[in-house]
Amino acid sequence: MKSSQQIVRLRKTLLAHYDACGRSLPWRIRPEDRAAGVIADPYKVWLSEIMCQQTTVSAVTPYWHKFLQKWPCVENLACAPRDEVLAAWAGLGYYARARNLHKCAGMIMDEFGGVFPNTEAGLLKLPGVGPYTAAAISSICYGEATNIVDGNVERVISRLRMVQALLPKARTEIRILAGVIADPKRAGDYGQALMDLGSQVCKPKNPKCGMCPWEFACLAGKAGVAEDYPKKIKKQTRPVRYGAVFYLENGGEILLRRRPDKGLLGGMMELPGTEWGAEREAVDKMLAHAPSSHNWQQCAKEVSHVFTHFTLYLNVFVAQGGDVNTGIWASLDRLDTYALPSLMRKAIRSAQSL
DNA sequence: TACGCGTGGAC
DNA sequence: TGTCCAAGCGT
Repeated sequence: MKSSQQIVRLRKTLLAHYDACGRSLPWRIRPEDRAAGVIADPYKVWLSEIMCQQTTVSAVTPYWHKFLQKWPCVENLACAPRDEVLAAWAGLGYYARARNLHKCAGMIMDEFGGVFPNTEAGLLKLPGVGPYTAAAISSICYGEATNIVDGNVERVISRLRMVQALLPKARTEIRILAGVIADPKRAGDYGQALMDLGSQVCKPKNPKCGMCPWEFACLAGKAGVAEDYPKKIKKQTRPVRYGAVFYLENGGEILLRRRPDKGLLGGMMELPGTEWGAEREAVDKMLAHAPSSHNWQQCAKEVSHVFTHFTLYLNVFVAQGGDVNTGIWASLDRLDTYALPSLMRKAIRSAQSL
């Protein structure tokens, strides 16, 4: 089969598959609504794309609804206090996304008159919006003929063409291969169809090659080695770190503090605690960092938490008392309004079960 | 280019 | 207390 003919067939079969069994997502305009004239709202699409970065649809969905209920348009979000946005994001992870989300909303209001840029190049200048997100928003909302490449697309294309180079070095090659096939006429549908194919059919493990619309062309599939692609550099083992936090309760309030704006969990709240180091410290050494000299009780079991690049074990110490002025006393009845990451919520639960 | 950056689910 | 992974971005 000639290459140009194959590309036509790849486009046709993928879009036919999408039209027949495209999945429904909360932020996706359904075909019947589109036929009735409904247009994708860039604010809603932007919000969904930022949340979906490295995050599963099932994790994103409740947050997406919550954000839209609290802040129905970009102006509402821009006017909200940043800490309120961080608190609403708490639990979703990768908190730089929330900081950039709020910053971006402010830019849209201050520099763009409340209207999102309508080109890939314009979107790319926004904080938190990279090559994937710019391509996705511009094609989905404005029909621009972009080349959407996310992790799903990388997997599908690397299998289709049996790309031998290892990720992440193979990115440039995969991007070029994907761009040749991308359909400029239905750019948004094509991109979403390809991502759906990756997430539902061409999965990392146990790909369903038998029901893939691209089975006729897939080199790795035909060779029976789809699961071996994409080739990747093997990851190093995750280091371990240890630390301690202090849960000080007084009159229905607990002592919190805010983390520095940059770096891990930047701008989020936390229980006061020690630095996190490579070695387990003795109890008296940990207690030297306590916010007070109360009679601390140690939880029997450490709280464990897995970050992207290390695993953390936290000792949790509990005490009662209010003679501390450095920090923020947070009401236990309204902890959900604080920007507490999952790690700290785990530690709080552990302290409360003591 | 390579690394830092969360979390929870599937296996 | 294992491994891998998810609609990536910023530095």
